[in-house]
Amino acid sequence: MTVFALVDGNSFYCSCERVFDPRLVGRPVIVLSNNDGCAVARTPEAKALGIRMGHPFFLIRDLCRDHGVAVLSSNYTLYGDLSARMNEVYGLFSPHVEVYSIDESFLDLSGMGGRDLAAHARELRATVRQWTGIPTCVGLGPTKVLAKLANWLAKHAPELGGVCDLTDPPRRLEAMARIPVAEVWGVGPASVAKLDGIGCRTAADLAGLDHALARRLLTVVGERIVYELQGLPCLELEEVAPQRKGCAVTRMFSRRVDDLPTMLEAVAAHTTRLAEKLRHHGLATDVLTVFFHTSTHDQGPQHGAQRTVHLIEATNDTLALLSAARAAVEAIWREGFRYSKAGVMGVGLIRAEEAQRPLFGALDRERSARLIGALDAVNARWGRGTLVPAAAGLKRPWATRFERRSPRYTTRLDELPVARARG
DNA sequence: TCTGGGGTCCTAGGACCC
DNA sequence: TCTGGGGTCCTAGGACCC
Repeated sequence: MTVFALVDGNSFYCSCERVFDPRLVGRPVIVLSNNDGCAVARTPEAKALGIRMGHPFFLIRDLCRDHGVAVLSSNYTLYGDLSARMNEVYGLFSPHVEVYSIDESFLDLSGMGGRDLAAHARELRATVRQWTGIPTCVGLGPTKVLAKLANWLAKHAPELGGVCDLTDPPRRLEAMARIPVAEVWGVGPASVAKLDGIGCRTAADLAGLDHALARRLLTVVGERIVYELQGLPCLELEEVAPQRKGCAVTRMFSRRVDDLPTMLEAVAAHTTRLAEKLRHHGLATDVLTVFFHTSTHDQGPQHGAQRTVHLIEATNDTLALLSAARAAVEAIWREGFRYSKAGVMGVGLIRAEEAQRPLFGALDRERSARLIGALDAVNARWGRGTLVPAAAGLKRPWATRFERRSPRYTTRLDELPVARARG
């Protein structure tokens, strides 16, 4: 029988912070999104104070102060590194691992030959905890959707000790009757509303839904979920991530932007970063979309603009992408608005070495390779942002805030934790 | 009165995920 | 004053083709 395990880190970003700062243990902790905008990770102590996922920080600033909540900016460098270490541990417990997100992985535990899978999962948990310091939960099920559901139960029923096994059908049905349908993986608010209309409220209700009705109501995606809930796998383990189709860099400004030079600078900075990401993945794009818009939270006139430009050949050359992005911004710029966000996206990505040459007007690839190679080498040696195109600006008053970021303990020599011994 | 059939490709928008 | 970022997949509709 097929058995999937879903392992994820509890309050993952907060747990990462606690690994390196034990003073945070036992205290409510939250980690904020980019720009210190809203809470994206909360420990149970913080949830108990009523802090929700996505809660805007300026609305809970006083609450956090009054209750001694530790508030941190997100430190993706640190979280990414700990995530990689956790996945190395998973590899010791299954030869087949799919890294699903920064804090979740699916493991294929099929064919473990009569081993006690729950015991195996408990051992995995204990090992991850000991070797990385991160607490996890594990859900076991015959399909991915059921493994996710088991993981949800493992999180919400403390008596299970962090491991929930839903491979046994009778036990599964009984448990599913107590789980709200909104907790099923792939069922979002719009689907919940539709399902509620036909009296479908629990995971068990959804598992019993007629396939044709599920398809009509929720498209093939919903029909697949019904099969998966019934224990019939439709989703496979994806050990090798398929080539990504798009790549984007989008940011809220730390303050509103209302003049063209600043917008040009910000978009240039995003484009520079996009080019770095493309090169890191060995990808190139010949379609670039640039957008910026005002905030619906603001009073005053609203406006959003977007322009897609086609390049003569697919590339990840910073300068080529910069000139395309600049032209796009100038073409769609409109005065008189206070813009809150801008972004650049490449779509329809291809592998850089497979980019076709155009008949006319081709880029000088050799020259580009030498220049960009030198750029990347400097930034690899001295840190990202050491050498930037002038168009991307130096002072960057619009740039994202990270006012409460913890040190990048595991990836920056100059930010290593310091231990002092008295003697 | 009556106006074919069957494709492909692209785009925009919706929904969902972490 | 202050409300995240980056993905995936599906569908519908229009343009275009023979």
